[in-house]
Amino acid sequence: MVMPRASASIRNPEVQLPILRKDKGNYYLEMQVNADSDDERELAVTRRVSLDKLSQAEWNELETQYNNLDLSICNDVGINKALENIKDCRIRRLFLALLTFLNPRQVSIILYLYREAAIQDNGSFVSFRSNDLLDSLGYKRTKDGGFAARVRSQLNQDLVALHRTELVFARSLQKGEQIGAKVSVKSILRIRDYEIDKVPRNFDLSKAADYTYELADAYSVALEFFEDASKQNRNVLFSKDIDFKEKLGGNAKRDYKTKLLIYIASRMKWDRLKEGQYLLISKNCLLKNVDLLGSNKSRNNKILWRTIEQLNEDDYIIEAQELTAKSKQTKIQFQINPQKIKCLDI
DNA sequence: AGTAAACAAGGGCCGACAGT
DNA sequence: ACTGTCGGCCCTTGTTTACT
Repeated sequence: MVMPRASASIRNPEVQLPILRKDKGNYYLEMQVNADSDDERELAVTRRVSLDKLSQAEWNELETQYNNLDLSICNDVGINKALENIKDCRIRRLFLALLTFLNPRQVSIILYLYREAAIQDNGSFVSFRSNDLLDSLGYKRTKDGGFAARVRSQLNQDLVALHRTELVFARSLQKGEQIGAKVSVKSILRIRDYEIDKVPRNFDLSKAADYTYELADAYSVALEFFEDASKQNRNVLFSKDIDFKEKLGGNAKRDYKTKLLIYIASRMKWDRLKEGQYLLISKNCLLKNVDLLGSNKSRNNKILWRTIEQLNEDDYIIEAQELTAKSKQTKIQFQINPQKIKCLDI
């Protein structure tokens, strides 16, 4: 339920640009995703990286770099271009990780880990080998049987981003007569340990993520949003044959299909969708959550339907149709295939 | 005026390769 | 195993043009 919000891109009007914040001696680099006033489902989420290990000098340096940044041009010239003036590799990677948080590759990694959790049956704890994950993501091996350093590096950066980016969000809580709020601070996952094969290199997790192209060979992680299906939880289950391969030669920057799938799953949970019921979502809501925010409306619409069609071909959606009520906003009605995704109703 | 297609430019990612 | 560079490929996107 948190993922669609936490992964909102910089084009989304509810997303604020990253800021540096000092809070009682703690330093944060953070990005706020505001709530949508029209829809109580859409909670506000702050994603942030704690920078508590920074010295005063490093903080000053970061502030200087930040003040020289013009992040508002990200949408015009691309995020990489907007950041290329930052000479310090670490600061550049920090901003990049925050700006592109939960990019398609990272979402694929999460889906892989949750599937592994189901297979390994060890609660929220998952162990995996880096190369297995890279295989599952569909990357090609090099001639000598390994993976390109670039790809390896990317994986460690993604894992560390999922590990050290905290998500802060509030949920209302019934406290007797009053309605209070419960604020959660969670990461998508926490890296508990990692292994290096053969000669123990001098490998440091965050240093590698910030400065080098290194990757550990095996990791153990705890999934912080994991909820045990055997306990009284309302889970949305995906079938195990879910495909999260990077598309060949495709643009890994955008992946409308996975975004739509994740959003539909989150709505199934919010709406407590029972088997046989229709899922009803307004079209504007879909367009926003799939990140179709371009200026050409008809094109956005076309891409949305193309994407729905793809999920239909993959059997996630049995049928979808547009409902246009007079003087009301257009909605799309989905019939979901319970063989592929279903909401456990406990 | 509103919508849909055609055009053109540019971004980001993978893979290959050479070098350390 | 890591670093750095380059080309190719596909996709997105603002803009322009055509259509109803």
